[in-house]
Amino acid sequence: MHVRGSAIGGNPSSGELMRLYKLMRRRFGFLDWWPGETKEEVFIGAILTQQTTWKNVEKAIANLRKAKLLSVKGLSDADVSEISTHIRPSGYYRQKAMRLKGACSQIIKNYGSLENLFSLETPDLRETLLNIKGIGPETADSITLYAARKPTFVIDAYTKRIMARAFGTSETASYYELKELFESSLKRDARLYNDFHAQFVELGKNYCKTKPLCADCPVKGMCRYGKRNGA
DNA sequence: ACCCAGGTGGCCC
DNA sequence: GGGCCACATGGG
Repeated sequence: MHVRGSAIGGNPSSGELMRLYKLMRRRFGFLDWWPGETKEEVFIGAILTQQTTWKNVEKAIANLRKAKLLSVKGLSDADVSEISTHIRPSGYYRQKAMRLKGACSQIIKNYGSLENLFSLETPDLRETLLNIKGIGPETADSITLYAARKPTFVIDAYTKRIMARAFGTSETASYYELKELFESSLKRDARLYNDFHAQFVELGKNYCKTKPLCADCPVKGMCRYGKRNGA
C-alpha cells in the first residue's frame, strides 16, 4: 500500500490539527508570540531558553540588559567569563556563554548584523543558523519564525507531548517528522505558525505537563489522555 | 530529596 | 539515523 508521509502514527488531518489549534486559541486568545522587545533580544532569548524555564531566562536577560550586553554586537565583543556571570540563572551558563559569544561573533563577522543575516531566504537562513554551534533545529526554527518572522514550524517538547496525547503520534517521532506533518498540512503562514506553537507552549506550561492537569484543559475533549483519566 | 524545565553537541554503533 | 551522556540553575 502506498503510504504518504512518515510512520509516526496518529496521522491527524489538517482539519483535526486546526480543530486542536482553535480549542487552544479559544482559551488563550491570539498570542502573537515571543516575550522579547527586539529581534536581538528574541535571538538571545532563544538560545538562553534551551532546556530551562522562561522565568530563569528573564533573570539572565535582565542581567545582560543592565550590563549593556543585550545585543549581538555587545556579546560578540564581551568576555565569555563576563557573559557567564550574567546568564548564570539560565543554567548551563558556561556552555551557553561560549556558544552565545561564538554565535554572535560569527554573525557580526559574516553578515555585519543580525538584520543582514535575516535578509536571507527562509531555507538559507535556517541552514545558516543550524551551522552555528549552539543552535540546533528548534532554536534555528524559533529564531527564523519569531525573530526573523519567516514561516518555518517550530517543534518542541510540548508539541511532541501534546500531539502524542491528542492524536497518538509516536512519543519517539523525530523533530523533522513532526515538522513535516505540520508544514505539509497547514497553509505556509508565519502568523499561523507563530500562534500555533505559542498555543502549544501555553497549553504545555499550564495543562499538558509531564504530570498533566486535565481538569479544565481546553483540549480535553479531543485528548486520549484526559479521557483515559476521566478528568 | 527528588523530578522537571520551550535542547545541543560529541561520541558511538 | 538513533541512543546515551554532560551541561546547571531554580521551582515544585
